[in-house]
Amino acid sequence: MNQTTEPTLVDVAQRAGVSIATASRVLSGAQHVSESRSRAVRKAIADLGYRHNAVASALRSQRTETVGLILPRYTTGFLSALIESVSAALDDAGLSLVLRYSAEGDDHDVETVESLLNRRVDGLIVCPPSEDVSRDAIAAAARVPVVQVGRHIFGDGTDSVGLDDNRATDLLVGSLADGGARSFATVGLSPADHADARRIAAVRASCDSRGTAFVAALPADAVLAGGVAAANRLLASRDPAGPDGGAGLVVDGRRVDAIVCANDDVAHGLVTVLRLGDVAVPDDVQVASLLDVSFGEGDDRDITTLRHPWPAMGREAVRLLLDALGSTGGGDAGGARRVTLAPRLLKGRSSR
Amino acid sequence: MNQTTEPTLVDVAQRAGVSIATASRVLSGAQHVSESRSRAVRKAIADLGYRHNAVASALRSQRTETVGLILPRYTTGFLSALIESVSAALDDAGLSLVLRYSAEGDDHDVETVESLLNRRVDGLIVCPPSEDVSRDAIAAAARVPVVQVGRHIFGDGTDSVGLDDNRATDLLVGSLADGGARSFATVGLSPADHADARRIAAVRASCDSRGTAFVAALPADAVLAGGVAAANRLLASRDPAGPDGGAGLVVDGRRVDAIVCANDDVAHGLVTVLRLGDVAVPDDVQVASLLDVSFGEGDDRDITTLRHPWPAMGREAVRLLLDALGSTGGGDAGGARRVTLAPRLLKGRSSR
DNA sequence: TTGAAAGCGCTACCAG
DNA sequence: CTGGTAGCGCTTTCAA
Repeated sequence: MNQTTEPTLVDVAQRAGVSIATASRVLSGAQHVSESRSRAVRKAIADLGYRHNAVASALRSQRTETVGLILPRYTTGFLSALIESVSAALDDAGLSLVLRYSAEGDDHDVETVESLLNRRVDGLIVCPPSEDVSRDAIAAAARVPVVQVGRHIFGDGTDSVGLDDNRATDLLVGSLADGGARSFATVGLSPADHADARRIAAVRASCDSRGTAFVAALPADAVLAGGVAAANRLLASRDPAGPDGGAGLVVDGRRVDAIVCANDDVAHGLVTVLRLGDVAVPDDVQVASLLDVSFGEGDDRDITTLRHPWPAMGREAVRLLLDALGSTGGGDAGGARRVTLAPRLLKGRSSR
Repeated sequence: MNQTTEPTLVDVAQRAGVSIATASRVLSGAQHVSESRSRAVRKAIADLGYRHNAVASALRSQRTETVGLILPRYTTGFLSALIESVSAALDDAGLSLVLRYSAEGDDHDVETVESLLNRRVDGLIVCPPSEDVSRDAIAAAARVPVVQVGRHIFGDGTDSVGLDDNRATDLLVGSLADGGARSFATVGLSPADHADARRIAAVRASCDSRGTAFVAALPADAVLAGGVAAANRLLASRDPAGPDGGAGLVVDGRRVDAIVCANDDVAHGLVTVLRLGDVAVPDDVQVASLLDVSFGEGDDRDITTLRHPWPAMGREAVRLLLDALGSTGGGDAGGARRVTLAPRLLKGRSSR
């Protein structure tokens, strides 16, 4: 086994019969180097099995070609999608991704940033974990361009790419309304939860603006079993003396012909049980979901849903960062840019 | 805005009135440094807002304190779990994680490794994407310790941590048998698929070794709707003249009292519909799943399932790597170690 | 177009 | 316990 040290540019230059400066020029794109020497250098590189040393290069050029990505500690699918898209976009730009999860508590978060800065990352992409953590601390500590990405964006000192949940919700409600829905309910959103309350409000607002009724926010666990349970309750409260002979759903004595679920799991459980209970979906009642959980699946969908654009968000975040890196090379000159993307409506067989 | 360059060790040393060598010693753990000078240095560091330069340090010490992680391009939950656990374990060891996804094709895969080696990572953790890709190429190209982690492990030149699927399957079948099951079927596993065929074989082998019957591998899409469809077919083929008055399930004229599903989604759909069809689960038929998809959920489970230990696998992979880094500092001395972990059986209300 | 040389910031060796 | 100093491997002026 060859235990000698790795070949360096000196070795390459020597072997090619050129100066180390010339060898370096060839590596960095062969500008202003004669074809003959360039060829000689490339041959030497191949012969020696030379490998460029990114560490030495970084020390000298003060650029590590590296970006730090800070994520919250969720083990959910969408994070995978975000990581992968960020990674791909960075790859295209020839940058490496250093990953770090933010620990609990603000202090640790600052520490996380510090350690990335010690590594001399050229930039930072931060996915805000919660509304409690102060992003300002991060922005203050960072001496490099920072881009925030995610559902909640804080402060306005940094570039960011966010999600327009409300617009998407409106899209969903509009689609159901276009399909003939006049009265809505939600299933699986809890008014007690801060984020859920906002979603309920968004649905209600959409209903109001369209002149359709919002009947109720029905509680349920945000999983398949929750949808099943909710469906059973709905089936039990059907009114045989109702206008359509009991085919329709009734809540609090009011007809409901459209149901917005917290996510696909809930919707799946709901739809499955409703159909078994002889409620036709989407004919008697339309069902849709606010949150797609099936990443990368085909377009032949059962449940109408909103697909959150995490891949696009990752790409956008990298684009903003590259932009910042290119223009100033290290500061936050100019105003912060904010990119907002909206989930995409995927129509399935659960709505018209 | 302070546009001067970042303070260096020279600045720190100067300000503390010590040599740069002493300042460096303080940074690296204050060994053999008098308390007074140590304090002075730490004060200078704080005053100046000095940040250790990991790049320069790495160049000089020939250790980047960095590990490369290569992943396949799946956007599934388990990868999140793996990444997070690897990240946490590396964090504890003070190492940074450089993430990279393997591109399509073997050549690109080698390129991926090369770029990580250019970055001078101290070690490599590789999650094999498919059985087609030659891990040997990676092992050959790598001049640093490599650990493989995942479902499929290739070659035996490197340390690895794998998954004992068969043992786990046997555990699951055994649990159902202990609950009184005498005849099994699978739902959602396709004999045409290579990996699925192996799983079916494992179930069958377990049945054989226990003297219980394996009746059939029922096809179904490996999603909720597949389970629903399978359940409807099963309900339709019930035999009212059967031994238990039609309460039991029958396939090809043979009673089935235990069903092993491809995953939780299928099982959920199956159980939900069976119960609505007045088949008692687990009393008339027990149901279990080979693959848990709900990471990090509570223990009050509906479906009995196998939880794959991705977090533990990540930890183990890092442990092996640290070990290799510690002992030789760069080679594959000694035989390759292989750690095998088994999924954990999570009992739910769908089995006895 | 080319080469010589000066460092990037740090660690580690050696002498005191 | 401390300080001087020689590089780690590369990029980048500056002259030629």
